[in-house]
Amino acid sequence: MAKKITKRTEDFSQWYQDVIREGKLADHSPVRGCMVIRPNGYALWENMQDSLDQMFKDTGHENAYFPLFIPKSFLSKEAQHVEGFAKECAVVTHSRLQSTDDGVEVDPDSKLGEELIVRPTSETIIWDSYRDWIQSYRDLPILINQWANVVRWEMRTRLFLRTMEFLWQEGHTAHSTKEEAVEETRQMLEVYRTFAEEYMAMPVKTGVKTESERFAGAVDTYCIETLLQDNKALQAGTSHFLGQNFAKAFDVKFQSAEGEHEYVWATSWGVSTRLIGGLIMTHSDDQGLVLPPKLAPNQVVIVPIWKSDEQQEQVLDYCQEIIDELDALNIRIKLDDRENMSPGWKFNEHEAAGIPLRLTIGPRDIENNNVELARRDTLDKNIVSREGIAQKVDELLDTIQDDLYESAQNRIQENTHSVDSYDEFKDVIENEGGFIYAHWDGTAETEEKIKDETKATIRCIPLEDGEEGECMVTGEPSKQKVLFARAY
RNA sequence: CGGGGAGUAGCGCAGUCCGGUAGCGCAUUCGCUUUGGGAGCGAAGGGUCGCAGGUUCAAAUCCUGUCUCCCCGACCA
Repeated sequence: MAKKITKRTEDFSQWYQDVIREGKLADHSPVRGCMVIRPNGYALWENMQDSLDQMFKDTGHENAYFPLFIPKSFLSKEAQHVEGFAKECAVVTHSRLQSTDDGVEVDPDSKLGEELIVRPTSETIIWDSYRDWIQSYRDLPILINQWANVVRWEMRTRLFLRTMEFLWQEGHTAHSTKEEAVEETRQMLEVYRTFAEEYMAMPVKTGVKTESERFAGAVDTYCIETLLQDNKALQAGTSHFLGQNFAKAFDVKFQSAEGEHEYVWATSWGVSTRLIGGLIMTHSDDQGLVLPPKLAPNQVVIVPIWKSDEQQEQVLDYCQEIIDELDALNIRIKLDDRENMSPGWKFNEHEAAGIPLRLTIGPRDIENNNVELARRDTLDKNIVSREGIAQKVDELLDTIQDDLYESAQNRIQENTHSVDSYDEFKDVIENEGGFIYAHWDGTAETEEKIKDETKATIRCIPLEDGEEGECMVTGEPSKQKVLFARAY
């Protein structure tokens, strides 16, 4: 039978789409740029949500929900912010349809008095509420997160990486001091780093964005950036220090202990279903999806093998005992006892779905009191004794999680370069790609020139101090090397 | 939004140039045989050819418009 997944070396972009299709993660929708997230993809997202949500709560945040629609006037209050989003907003202008001979049309009489914007992000509608909630320093901080969908009218889309509607979480906090808000911004950046590395097994670089890459309305935008298998960078999460910009725009003041009226300090931070795209392009291979055990909807699949009815009963009993033992350790397990498919077919299907570990159990194994373990990440198969199988599986899942991180880490390290001249920079970006550290003079002009000439952008300025030097383009002084890459 | 490619059964495709009864592989359903890396034989079901107009005795095929997808740009999480 023909291979259904294009090889990465042949056509990376086609491979990505094939992996999503074969892994049953998502379909295209009839609406341009939107996607249907299928049960496999949504279960993955739910696991990501659960882990993140717990981390948010552990750092003192609460969930709330604000409306999908934002009055148009709200978006014009913060100049930088509106400029950033104006070109990609969906606008609701009417409230009714009416029947016609061949369908329906918009009822012109239902034109809205004030048009509504489908949220591209919720800063404005949330800060409108915060104004009412905040009077005194005793009302602060406010630490709120919401899980929501947002819409940005993108020109060019890709499943998970950039869709017009996407799912995300957005945290919005209000503080009485600048220091506390900055600390919050950095804390959430660390939460994202921890989540990416420990749950997704996806190593990231952290840093602060340059002015041109900064979130509209932010004072500072911090980010986590990862490097994918095609050596392109992906911004995987952002955390913004918003200063007093939104407090001023929405007139949100509090009375301090000293009795002074001061503007509130703000942050916002978010990660989206884009993370799933990053996850796919970090670990998956030519057989399909590879998922880290901590997030995989199913961590283990059992494929039973039998010939006679008698064997079938025997094998399924043997499987059930093992399932009970794995259940006791809270391992997410699925038994694939479908009778109309051959074992080989199932192997391929579960590999394409990215299930981290497969147990194959047939008469031969029962005879010898064994189980066959097959790792999805390495495709290694091993026969192990049935005794203590749950412990072995549990440990092996941990090992797979660690190995995925390590192999991604090695790949990223091998593709992270440091250069001193622009010629060298151009050579690396053109022939190898990957992350490149280089000196930059700090001006938007130089950044733009580099982007025009090489398609590489500054992904972030590292937080830790680096060695001083000279800009690779202009020779002007540079405080430290910054991280460049071609990016999605 | 500009340039290029594509849309025919659930998936992958042929047929389109040159108009004339809509096909192939896989998948699906039923039966039997099978089952340790995408099983075999037999039978069956499934398509307003993306959508809307037009030309024609006749349109998957020609013309116009439109929607969606992919690639390359500009823009962006």
